[in-house]
Amino acid sequence: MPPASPTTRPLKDAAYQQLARIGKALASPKRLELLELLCQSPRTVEELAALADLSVANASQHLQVLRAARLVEAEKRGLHVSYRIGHDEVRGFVHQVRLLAEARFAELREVTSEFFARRDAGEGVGIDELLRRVRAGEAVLLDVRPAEEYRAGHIPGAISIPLPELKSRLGELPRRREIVAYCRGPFCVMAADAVAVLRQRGYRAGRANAGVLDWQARGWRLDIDREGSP
Amino acid sequence: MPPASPTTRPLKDAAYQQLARIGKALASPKRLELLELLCQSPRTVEELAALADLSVANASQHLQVLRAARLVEAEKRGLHVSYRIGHDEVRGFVHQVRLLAEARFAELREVTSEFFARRDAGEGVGIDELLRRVRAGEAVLLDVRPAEEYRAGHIPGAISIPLPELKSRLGELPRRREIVAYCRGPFCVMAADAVAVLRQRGYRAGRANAGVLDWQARGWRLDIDREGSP
DNA sequence: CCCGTATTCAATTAATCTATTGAATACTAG
DNA sequence: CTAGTATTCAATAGATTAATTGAATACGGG
Repeated sequence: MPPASPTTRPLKDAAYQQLARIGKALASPKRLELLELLCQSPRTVEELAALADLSVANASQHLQVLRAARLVEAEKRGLHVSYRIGHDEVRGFVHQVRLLAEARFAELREVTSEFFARRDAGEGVGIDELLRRVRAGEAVLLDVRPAEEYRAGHIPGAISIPLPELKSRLGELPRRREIVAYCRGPFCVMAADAVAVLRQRGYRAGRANAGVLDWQARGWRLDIDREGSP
Repeated sequence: MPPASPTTRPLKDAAYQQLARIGKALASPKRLELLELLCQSPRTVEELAALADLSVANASQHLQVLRAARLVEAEKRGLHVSYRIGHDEVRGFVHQVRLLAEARFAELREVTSEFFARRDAGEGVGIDELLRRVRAGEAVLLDVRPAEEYRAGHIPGAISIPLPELKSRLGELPRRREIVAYCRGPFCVMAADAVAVLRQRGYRAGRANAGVLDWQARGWRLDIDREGSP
């Protein structure tokens, strides 16, 4: 049974081949990890390789695949090449891939909830509850990601103390109020680690199971620290 | 340089491997074509194979990949297996893949606009303009997709005349008013073919470069013909 | 102008994916 | 129960992709 219009096939083949470029870029776990990292802030190849546990050459190749799919862009700055997410629509798209996977794969929900249950922190605070508590003044919001990620975009009102510096900078946090820590997102453990540290020292602390992407996807603005100020 | 918390890696690897299931499912042009077809209406394997120009066995395998990624669902009905899109969130996601590709790939825009330019119909009417004209009573909306796709969901107010029947059913169309034809979407040629037929017989006709997915993505409702009525 | 560093390129191997073919299964009609 | 049909399974060959390694390129600092 031939298709209705035979001359249609070349168009469809060409068009869907273009669409598949996006799919192919998303087909590797490591590339998805790199993409989510780049949703937090621009990074050099070397940083990305370390963060995603890849060799530099391998990271470079993955990044070039992402760039060929126009999901990220590269810019040479002096000695380093800085990669960043291509456009905010890509950020939203990456977020939606995660949401879709969480909605449809019980395996994913199990893997993460079991991991966090085994550690300490149970479910974590959702993004809406987070907003409510901060608005109501019930909690202080703590951003434990690396400083450059905070600078590139953080939830308004959040304090920045990167996880490795937390123990030495406890003085900056209020003693009595509840602290809600957040990090890159649901697959990131930094907020849970921060909560463990804080509770051990007698703080009231909880973790958010959401990150800046969830915040942004609600249509809410992030605060950005303009670079270049000393 | 080891990552901050070594016990983090297994969680991340497992989580991103789950996300990559979605990417892998989208990595093949043929699977994307099948997905878009299933966004129009449920279909049997045989129908899908014919529509996407695949062998039945090959189509079956692709469909099983899509099912493993939970993007489509299968149901056995008598002699046939009927595949359908998994959930409306999947429909929205597929649409967004197309939008992202159109936004980012000049190649894709070129391929489609050149194809239609070479045929007749230029750019086509966008989804917003479409709504305006129909609302204003300036145009009659014509759905030229197969009847089962019309039944599964069509733009409210549209008349259904599948393309192969168009020549013999011209009497159902008004002589003087403008007719806007739509089909599956921007990679589908049926609306352009319909416009050619109509113009040749003296009708005023234009084509929409959008389909039911674009309509639905705006948050607007589709009309559904309940099945089972004789 | 040369050196050290960051990144990319090129080549290899192992692994995965696609399309094809023919057979097996599951169901309906008679 | 049998015959016929729709779908899936299994096996294969060809193509594509990922990770590894070592070399090449490009840039800034001295």
